[in-house]
Amino acid sequence: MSNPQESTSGNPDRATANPDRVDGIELSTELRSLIMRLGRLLRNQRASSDITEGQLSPLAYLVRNGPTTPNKLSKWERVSPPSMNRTINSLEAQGLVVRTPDDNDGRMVVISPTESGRELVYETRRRRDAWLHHQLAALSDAERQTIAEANTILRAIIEP
Amino acid sequence: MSNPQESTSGNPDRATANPDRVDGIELSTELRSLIMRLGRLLRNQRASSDITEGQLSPLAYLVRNGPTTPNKLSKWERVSPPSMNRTINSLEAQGLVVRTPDDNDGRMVVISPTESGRELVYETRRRRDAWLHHQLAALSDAERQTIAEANTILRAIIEP
DNA sequence: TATTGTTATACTCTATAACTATA
DNA sequence: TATAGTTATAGAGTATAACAATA
Repeated sequence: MSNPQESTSGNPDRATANPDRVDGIELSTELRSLIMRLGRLLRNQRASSDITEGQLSPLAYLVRNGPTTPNKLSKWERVSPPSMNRTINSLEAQGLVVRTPDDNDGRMVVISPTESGRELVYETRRRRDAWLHHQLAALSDAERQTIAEANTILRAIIEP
Repeated sequence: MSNPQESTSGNPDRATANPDRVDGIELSTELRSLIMRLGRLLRNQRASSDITEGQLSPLAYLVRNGPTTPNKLSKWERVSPPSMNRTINSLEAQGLVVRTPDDNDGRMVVISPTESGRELVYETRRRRDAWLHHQLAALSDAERQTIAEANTILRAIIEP
């Protein structure tokens, strides 16, 4: 798992004040490279008829967390409001979400998934995750546990 | 860290044959969402004068691993050969890499970083990683260790 | 005929700036 | 004046298809 040559407790990097070197790697640099490449791989992991990852992701958020505003969605997904607006337009045109004006505040709208949107999330996610699921299944329980914990830590970091 | 409500050893998900539920989360789905959002955050983490993440990443590879072919680069970065070719064109136009014909095989070219390219990687990486570095520094040793291990596991999975 | 690199073309994602409507 | 949403516009990233040169 970790590099046995450098992961000893005697590793000076662990003892000194450089938290970016762990087990002999520059953690922030390595992590940046991993995220970029893994992200491309996951985005490419879809049939041409599927909706794109950028559309599936906010739709899945709506299905899981319930209706919310465009602003909340853009913050969650870490894109600009106009970018999210375009994504919502696309989802709406496909009949996967609906816009509803807010009764209390006339400036706001609420985005909700349609039944069709809900179904698409379940179906697509199942097929889309097949590759990653397969990779994870090949790992040990301990390795999956490590990834789950890293996921939790990193999600806390990027919480909007 | 993990959800205490579901992370007990008695959790049926852990004992049964569904490796995609760990500590009560759908690991592949959660991971996909994390990768997308964290990737956007990292890509946005740059001054407007910096080169883009898509350019920095292969340039950094060349600096770390030495000259290689466009094909190798595209496989490593998980982009198509034409996409990588465009990136190389851009880097070459900026004087950050050079193309050299291969002596043995006339079809091949080798991409090498220039001295200017090397310097840019070091400078940019230092500034670019500042945010992530800062976040990691706020974690405990154990948490950084977990992330480093997850990094190693996932890199092995996407190895081209 | 297969492989490596490249060009042509089209489409998605993304941001910044500007505009509209409401608070 | 501030906020939420949207439209306008432009640029970067990406892929597939087609082409050229060499093995």
